[in-house]
Amino acid sequence: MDYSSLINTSLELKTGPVRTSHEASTALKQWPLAANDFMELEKKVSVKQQEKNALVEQMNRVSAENKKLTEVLTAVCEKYNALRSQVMDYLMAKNPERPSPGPNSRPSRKRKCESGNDGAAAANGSSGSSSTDEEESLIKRLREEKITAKISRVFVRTERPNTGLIVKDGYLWRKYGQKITRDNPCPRAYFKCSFDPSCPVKKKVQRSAKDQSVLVSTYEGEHNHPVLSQADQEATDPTCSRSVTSLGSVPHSNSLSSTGPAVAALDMTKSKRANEGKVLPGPKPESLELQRLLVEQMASSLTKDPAFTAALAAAISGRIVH
DNA sequence: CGTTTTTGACCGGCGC
DNA sequence: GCGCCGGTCAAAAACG
Repeated sequence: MDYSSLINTSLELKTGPVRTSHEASTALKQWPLAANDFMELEKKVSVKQQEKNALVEQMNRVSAENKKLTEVLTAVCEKYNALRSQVMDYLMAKNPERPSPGPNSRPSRKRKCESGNDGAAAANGSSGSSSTDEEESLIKRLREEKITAKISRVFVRTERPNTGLIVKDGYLWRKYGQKITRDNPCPRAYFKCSFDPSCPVKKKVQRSAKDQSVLVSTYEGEHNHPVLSQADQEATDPTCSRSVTSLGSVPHSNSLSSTGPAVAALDMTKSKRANEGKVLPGPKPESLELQRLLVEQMASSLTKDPAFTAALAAAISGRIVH
């Protein structure tokens, strides 16, 4: 990868034609004052060159590390998915009479899902818990996990607290409802994906009850089309690029978050030009899912790492200062 | 005039 | 069975 295209390391010092050493020495004899300047300049150039080399080297090292981590993460995810499907197959084979909910079946009533699926269901009432009961509850939990795996939650901090419930995530949404819920004085807005009428994805956006500058958007389902390009987003909403940068922390996300600008923004070692097409190439659903998972896990681990955030802050401030 | 947003009505599940 | 509540529908209004 050509990192010089990413960061302008050009020192813009060698602007004129190169002199021969003889010409230079003649010139030095003619203007002794200029000789000192030239020496000073030469010194500066060599120092800058060294800095540049060090930076490029560091960039290469970080990139290699990034690549290695991505590979490890991919391997772990693949193993986890394989294991989970094996467990599912095993349990299904043991209990073939139980009907499984279809892929399009919605989670049975959100109220139950949201109240937490943390094994409390496994411990519910039935006396004399046998091994079959345990398996049953495990199947239940696995099914719930499979369903809720398509639900993701994203937290977005907004700069202006009084703006509407708009979260720019790279997709086109049509609002179809708004409700005031019991546990939050702020209204909850309901959106459907309007980019493709057949797209099953829905989104709920509500301000956090604790911190009203934080928008909580909950996604249900997966898009069956690629994300809008930056140009398309700006065409539909000129403010979108700004809000992309305001994408805040992701304190909790129970599974796969949506792809989009956040994904593109994560791998900072990649060239921005990769996203400049009209529409991003639509990856296969499996790889898309894996990609989302990877991005989320990477983002989570990176944002939790104080060393990383400190280094990032230092790099950004250093870049601004220079 | 077509599209999007708003908003009250309606529906269905859940808990008592 | 009834009321509560979250989610959806659809007509009206607003907008470009």
